[in-house]
Amino acid sequence: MNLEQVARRAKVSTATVSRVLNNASVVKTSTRARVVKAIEELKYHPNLHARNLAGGKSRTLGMIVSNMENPFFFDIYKTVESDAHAAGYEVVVANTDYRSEQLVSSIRLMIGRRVAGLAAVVSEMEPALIEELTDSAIPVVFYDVGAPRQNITNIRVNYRRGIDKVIDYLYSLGHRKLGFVGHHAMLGPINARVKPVLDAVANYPGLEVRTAADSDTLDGGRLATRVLLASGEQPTAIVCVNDIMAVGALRELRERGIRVPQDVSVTGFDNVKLSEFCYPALTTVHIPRDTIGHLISETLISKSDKTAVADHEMIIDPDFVLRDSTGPAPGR
Amino acid sequence: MNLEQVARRAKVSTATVSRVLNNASVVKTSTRARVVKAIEELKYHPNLHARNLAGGKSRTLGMIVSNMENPFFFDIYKTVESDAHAAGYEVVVANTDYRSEQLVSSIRLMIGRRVAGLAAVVSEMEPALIEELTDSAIPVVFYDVGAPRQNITNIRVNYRRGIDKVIDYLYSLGHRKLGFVGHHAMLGPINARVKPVLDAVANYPGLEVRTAADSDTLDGGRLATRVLLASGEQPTAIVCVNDIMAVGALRELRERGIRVPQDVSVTGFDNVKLSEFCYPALTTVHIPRDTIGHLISETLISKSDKTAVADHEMIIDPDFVLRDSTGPAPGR
DNA sequence: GATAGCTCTGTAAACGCTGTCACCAGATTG
DNA sequence: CAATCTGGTGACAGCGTTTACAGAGCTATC
Repeated sequence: MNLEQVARRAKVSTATVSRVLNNASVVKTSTRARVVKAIEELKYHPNLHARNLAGGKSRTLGMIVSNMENPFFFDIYKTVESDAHAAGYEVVVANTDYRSEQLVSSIRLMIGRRVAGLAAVVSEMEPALIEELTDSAIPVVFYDVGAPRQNITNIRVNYRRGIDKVIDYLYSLGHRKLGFVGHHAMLGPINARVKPVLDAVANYPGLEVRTAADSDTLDGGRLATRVLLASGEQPTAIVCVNDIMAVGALRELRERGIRVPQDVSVTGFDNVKLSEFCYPALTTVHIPRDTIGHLISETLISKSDKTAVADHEMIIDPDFVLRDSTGPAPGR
Repeated sequence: MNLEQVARRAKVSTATVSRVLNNASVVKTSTRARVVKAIEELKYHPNLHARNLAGGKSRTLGMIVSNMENPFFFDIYKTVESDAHAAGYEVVVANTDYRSEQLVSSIRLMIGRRVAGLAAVVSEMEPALIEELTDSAIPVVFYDVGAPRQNITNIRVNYRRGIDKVIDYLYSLGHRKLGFVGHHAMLGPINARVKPVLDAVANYPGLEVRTAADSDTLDGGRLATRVLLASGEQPTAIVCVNDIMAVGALRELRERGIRVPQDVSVTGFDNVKLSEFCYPALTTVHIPRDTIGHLISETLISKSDKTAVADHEMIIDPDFVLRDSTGPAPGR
C-alpha cells in the first residue's frame, strides 16, 4: 500500500503519482484520471511520516497547554485550530497537567515532530528549555511565561491589572477580609498569580488576605474554599484564580448555607462561558481568549511561512465584568 | 542536527547512536557516555518521522471525538491518554464538531499517520469509512456508532435504558408534558437519541413530548429551551440529551423566573462533574467514562501489541442519579 | 527538414532513522 | 595453539515520499 503499488497499477512512475497527490506540476488529464482511479481502488493513504521526511517541511502546529479541562485553555486551542485549518495547517495538542516534567517531554516530542510552530500556553516553566527551543529554530509563542528571545514571541496578560480591578471593587464595597483560592501551579515564592493579591495588602489599608490552593478543577475550588473557611475568621469575599475554581467555591458555600453575595462575595477570572451559566453568575475578569488564539496562530503561521518578524512581546489588558456573585460586605 | 552529526562528534557510527537512543543492545559504558554527551552538546532531537518510517511501527494512538468542549468526551480522552502513557504510547486527538466531513478527513489523517490504533468517539458516521478502515488493518474502536467488523470493536451505551429510567421517574412524579432538548447531531429520521424518548409516548398513557435542538453547548441548551418554552404549552419537565445542555436549560429557566424543580423539572445525561456543581444539582444518568476509556485503551493497545482477539461489542448499562433538579409535577 | 520549445513523464538521489549482517578483538575452551 | 564464543561496533540496505534533472514525444518556426 505505497506509492509504488499505485504507480504500478496506474502504469506510471511514483513521481507522477506524487505529482497527482500534491496536484503540483502539470499532469495530463487522462494520466491523472488513471492515477486517481488506482488510488481509490487500492484505498491508498499516503504515509505522512515519509512525506514529512522527504518534504522536510511540516504543516503542523504544536500546542501545549497546562490543563485542557479548563475551558480557558480549550477556547484558545479552538481559535488556534480553526485559524490553522483555514491556512492549511493542523494542530496537535499536549497536556502538561501543570507538571514541568511533562512540559519538557511534550516540547521534546514537538521538536521531534518538527512542527512548523509551537505554542506553549502554560503556567509552568523549565529554564533549560528556552535554550533548547531557541536553537531548534522553530517559531515559538509562549503565553504567560518566559521571556522573548530570538525566535520566541511572548503574549501575556496584565494579570496584576485584572486583580487590581477586582480588589478595588471589593474594597470599595467594604470588604476587608479576603480569601484567595489558587491552584497548585502557583506554589513557590514569587508567583505572578498570588503576588498581585498579596501586594494589594500594602496598598489598601486594613486589607487582609488568606490564601489556599488546590488543583485547577471544580473540585479543587471547592476543597480550597473548604480549607479557607475552616481556618480562621470567615472572609467576606473570596477571590479565585479562575472561573472554574470559583464555581467550585460557589458549591462549597452553597452547601454550607452561606449565601452569595449576601454573606460572601466570590469573583472568578477569565470570563469563561460557564461563568454566566453558574448560579449566581460570576463577577469576573475577561481575558480575550479569541484574541490570544488569533495572535498565536498569526505569529506562528506567518513566521513559519515567510519568516516575517513579529513583535516579540504583546501584553493584553483585561476588563472587569460585573455580575451577581459580588455585593457589599455584610454589615455595611 | 541528525544522527550522523552526533555520530561524527562522538566518533562512532550512526548505528551506535541509534542503539544508545533506544537503549537497545549492549553499548560499552564509555561509548554510551560519549554519545550522550554529544547528544546533549548538539541539543539533538531525533526526527520522529524518520523513526516511524524506518521502524514501521508507531507508538501512537489516534482518537477522534465529536466535541472536545463537552467534558464527556474530554473525560474519556483523559483516561485513554493516561492508560496510553502508562503503556508507552501517546495519543493524538482530533475534533469533528459533529461534522461527518471532518470525521472523514480526520480518519484519513490518522491512517496517514499510521497510528497503532484508532478510537472514534463520535455520533456522526460515514458508511464508506468503515470499509476504508477495515482494510487499513488498524485496530479501531467505535463508541456509540457503527457495527463491529473485522478489526473494529464497538462500545456502546444502552441509551434507551438510561432514558427509560429518566422517563419512568418523571412519569411517576406526575409529569405528562415533556420537553426534550437535543443537539443538532441528532437531526435525521431515526436517531438513537431522540427515538427512545419518542417511543416512550406509546408506552406511557397521556405522555406528550415536544423536542427542540441546538448546538451541543451551554448556549445551545439555553436556546433550545427558549424555543421549547416559546412554542406551545409549558412542559413540566425538560429532558436534556446531556448535562451541558441541561445546564444551559437551567439558566434559561432561571432568567425567566421559572423555578427548578418546583415549576419545571430538568434532567441531564452523562453525569459530568459539572452536573453536581450547577444549581440546582442535576438529576442525571451516569455514563462511566473511565470504564469506557479503559475499554478503549485496553482494546487498542492489546490489539496493536499482540493481535489479541477482543470482544467485538460491549454494551454499557447506565445508572440513574437522583439530585435536586427534579420534583413532582406542579399541582400534584 | 532540422531546430527549438513545449508538455508530460521517468530516473534516481536525498530525507533521517532502524535493523540486519558482518566484523574485530579479546576471552574461553579443548 | 587452534577453534569457538561473545561483547561491542560499523557498513549498508531499506522505509515511502519528494524533487531535481533528464529525456521523450510533440508542435511550431524558419
